[in-house]
Amino acid sequence: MALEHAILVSLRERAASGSELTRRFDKSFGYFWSATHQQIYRTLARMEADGWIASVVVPQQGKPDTKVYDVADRGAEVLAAWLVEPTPATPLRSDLGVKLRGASFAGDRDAVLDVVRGQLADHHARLDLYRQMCKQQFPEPELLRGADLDRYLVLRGGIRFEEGWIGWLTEYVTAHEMASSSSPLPQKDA
Amino acid sequence: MALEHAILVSLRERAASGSELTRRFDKSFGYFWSATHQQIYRTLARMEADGWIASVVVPQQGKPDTKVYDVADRGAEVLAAWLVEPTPATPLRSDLGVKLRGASFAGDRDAVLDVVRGQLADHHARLDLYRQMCKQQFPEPELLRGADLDRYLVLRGGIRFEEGWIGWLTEYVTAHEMASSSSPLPQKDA
DNA sequence: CGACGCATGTAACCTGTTACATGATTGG
DNA sequence: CCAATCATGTAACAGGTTACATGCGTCG
Repeated sequence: MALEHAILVSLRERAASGSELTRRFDKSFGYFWSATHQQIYRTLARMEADGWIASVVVPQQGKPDTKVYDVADRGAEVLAAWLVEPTPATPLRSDLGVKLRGASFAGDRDAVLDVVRGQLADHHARLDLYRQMCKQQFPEPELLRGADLDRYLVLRGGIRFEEGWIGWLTEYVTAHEMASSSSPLPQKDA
Repeated sequence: MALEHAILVSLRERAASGSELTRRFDKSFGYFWSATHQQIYRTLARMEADGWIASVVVPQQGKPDTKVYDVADRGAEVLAAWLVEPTPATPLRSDLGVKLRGASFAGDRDAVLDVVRGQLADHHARLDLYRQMCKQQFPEPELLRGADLDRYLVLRGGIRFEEGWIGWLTEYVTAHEMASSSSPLPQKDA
């Protein structure tokens, strides 16, 4: 499991409440790990019961109180040990991949291409966002060290993955456009 | 859910038994979808109960009988409808991303770099395998059409993702090597 | 006060993972 | 006949998803 460890990393960067963590997992952490607030609250409760983290109730201006969590010694140990464990490569799991492979079994192949074009638009939008964040938050990457360098490099990974998706899906769409316009296999199209 | 649909795609390519499907999900389907035999048998049973697929028991030479499944009309309809549904972009979820981001909270940063180098080796190995498969199975990609073109393009996606991982992890490792060798921020290293 | 938003949860369900179980068939 | 292998499962559990619930605080 890694949600617990992702939470530990985020809390070590800065103590936070459940809802603040939820926001983080929707933003920066989101390029490589996503989680809903229900997962987060459930996991926070277990982690506190296990003594990995500790909470303090903090009153807020204009909002209900929050429970702010911070990493306990036990949690820091657990995290440090986990970080140096070998990680098995995560197998990719993509709905879209299944659709690309199965496209010829849809009644209408063009409809599948539209699905692909929709995803292309999503990935373009996210790529633009990441690039903008990168420029704003890290104007001079060559000066970065330590945790800041890590945050930068992980954002770079998000950018690279979006570029990868766009490259792949573009290749898919153009290959099919070319295959349907020209027909060098006349015995099949007649 | 998509395991059912992945199975439908695979069965439409060719009818198969549970164990044959398991082998496929370990190989070609594996670049974008993985599944264990338990998942597959469980799902096959439900799909047959729902009338999406039908099975015939086939005796084999030198091995126990197998139950060979094929797609029923209902299954073909379900698949065709699913293929043209818009797909939400799958959020990435990577243990390694969490480790890269949290590397400064390990006692020993070099130990985390070793984890990254281990993954790099895995991705290099898989990239080599995919490239070899691509060359063998699709020597003349520009002639491909229909389902064969899809199989080729999905394999291309697998190759692109491996290249993406290698590019990212290499950037990560070299950036940290440079950051630790030179020290343009002397106030931090003294 | 009543509607709304925010922070924190609970509950039910589904998927995926891990470990174990059964019967059939060959090879020694 | 016994061990090994293959094909097909069962059972128990952990993690993720979806829908709903509660209590507090502000704003109108």
